[in-house]
Amino acid sequence: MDPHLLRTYVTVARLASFSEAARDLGYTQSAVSQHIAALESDLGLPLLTRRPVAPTPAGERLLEHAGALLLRLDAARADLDRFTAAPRATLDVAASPLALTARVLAALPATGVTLRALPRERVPVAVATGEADAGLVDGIAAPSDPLRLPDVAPLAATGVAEEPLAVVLPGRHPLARRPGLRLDDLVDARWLDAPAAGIPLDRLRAVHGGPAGRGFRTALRYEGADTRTLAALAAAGHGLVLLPLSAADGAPGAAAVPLVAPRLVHRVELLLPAGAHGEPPGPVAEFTGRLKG
Amino acid sequence: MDPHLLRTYVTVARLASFSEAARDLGYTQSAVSQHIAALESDLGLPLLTRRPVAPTPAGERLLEHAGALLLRLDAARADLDRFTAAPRATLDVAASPLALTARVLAALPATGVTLRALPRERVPVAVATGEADAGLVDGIAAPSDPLRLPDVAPLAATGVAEEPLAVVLPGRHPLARRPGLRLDDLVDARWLDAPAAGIPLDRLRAVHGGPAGRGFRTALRYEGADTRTLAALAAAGHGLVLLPLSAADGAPGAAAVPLVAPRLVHRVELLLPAGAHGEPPGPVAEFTGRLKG
DNA sequence: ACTTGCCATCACGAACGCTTATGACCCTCC
DNA sequence: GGAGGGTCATAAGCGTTCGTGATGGCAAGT
Repeated sequence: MDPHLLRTYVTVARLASFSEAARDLGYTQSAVSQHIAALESDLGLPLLTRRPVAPTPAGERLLEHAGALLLRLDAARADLDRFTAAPRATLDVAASPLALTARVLAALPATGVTLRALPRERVPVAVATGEADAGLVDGIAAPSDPLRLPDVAPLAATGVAEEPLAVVLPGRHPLARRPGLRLDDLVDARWLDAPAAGIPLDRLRAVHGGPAGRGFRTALRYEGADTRTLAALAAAGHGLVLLPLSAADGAPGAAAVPLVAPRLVHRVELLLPAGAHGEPPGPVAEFTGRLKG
Repeated sequence: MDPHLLRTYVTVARLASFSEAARDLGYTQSAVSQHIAALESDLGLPLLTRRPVAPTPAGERLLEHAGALLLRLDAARADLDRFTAAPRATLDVAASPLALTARVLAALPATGVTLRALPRERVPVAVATGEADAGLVDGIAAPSDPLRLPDVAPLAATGVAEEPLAVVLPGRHPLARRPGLRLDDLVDARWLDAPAAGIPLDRLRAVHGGPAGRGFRTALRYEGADTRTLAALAAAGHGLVLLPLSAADGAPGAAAVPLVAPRLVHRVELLLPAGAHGEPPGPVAEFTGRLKG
């Protein structure tokens, strides 16, 4: 189970072709074929069907492991490289869209900043592999509870903001006048599914523990990342959305009603490579100092 | 960053000696020396000081990564091996001591069971690497919240029990007559530190979010795994302990008062290798079926 | 000063891993 | 139906790598 073999295995699986993988990796097709053969003989079972090239059930499992493994390997290398690398003059921040609160933006240095919007699950990866110097992730959790992040590598997480959640619904909706809403009031509602711009419904169910068996029924699915569009969709009656209160407010024709039960908050956390305490002054230290202080 | 090199690196670091590591791994001392040299030249920095042999700061970081990496590698191999392995006739269960509730014990098959008590953090490892067929971990969490487990590998966790927590204190303690205790009532108390037999105090602080800055002051530290001894220590006035209510009750001379705030429960989860759905009937299926059903 | 144990280095042989070349097979197109 | 282009598998050759064994430098103990 050499990482090289795993690397070629995942690219073969991704491209569904030995020859394409070979081109992609700068190997010969023959080498790729031998790599796969070596893996299969080592593990004692077939990992891929040929013609068409697709992972077997065992191969699917291996893909999961290999992905995590290679990620971790990259993270380790990036982490060790930080010991020798020259102090950076610029700041590279990876952030999930809803993590960019006003306070966060205000803390950014004036120059030399690259801000990269990524889906939530990619943010820890970007920080771990050194693609970003710092990360900002948002999510929902019980008040003052840390977020549940996949631990791809030892990362230090610090909470930087918490605010209430709000349900966005059309202004004329019967529930729009309520001062607060309970999730149980909304079991029969239709929801907008917006994994990028909004809060994914499955996260909510995971944190809430939810009414078992009864999932969230989704109406429209929105794949963009723009929160205002999402609020507008909710206002137009295409379904309900859950947003942090500040993002939910002020959409024309929409009402934002705070969620009062279950007791959950929208939380933003700062992610840094762990063990980078004694950092020399620089853009990263400037940013994190202003955020925490 | 070949896994072989990492393996020899961690054993060298563990044994603090090149030659001993060589003996341990079945290599020559020369080979070990070359392995370390290869790693250091690859990463571009020294990992070990010689004479005495000890990891440098960078080496310490690498140790963390390497441990996780090798673990994950073993987990992957064990996981893939499950596809080919013959169905097992016996059942190997790894469990943290407080996870063994009466209900769990009742669900164990009558014969062919090996039950291994391990510290909490080792249970997921044992399941992931295939040393155990199933695992049982306990911990504290908010009601119906899953435990926060280190994800060494894709494991499926199912809650099997939840019960209130109780503070164990001497029968003559001024607070012993109370019907319930708040953790805030006890900020000034002395605690027993019992990582194996009791609930580690740092976990409590992590879940509670706790009175920041003010840690738990510990009196005596108990390194054994016996809960009754622990309760006896508490009864003798050596400090307070937190235990699941059922384990706390019935100790002579001790009072067990339920913890009412923060709202936390003692939770036990069953851990299985993920993706092992379509298992053939056997001791494992028998056990898990009885536990869940 | 001599021995002892440690790690580093050198030189050599075996094994590994990649390439080139070729074969077997399956589609498509004429 | 047969030629052609595509796929992956297999065989042979060859350079590199990786292990061993031997030797050297160095520090600590006697």
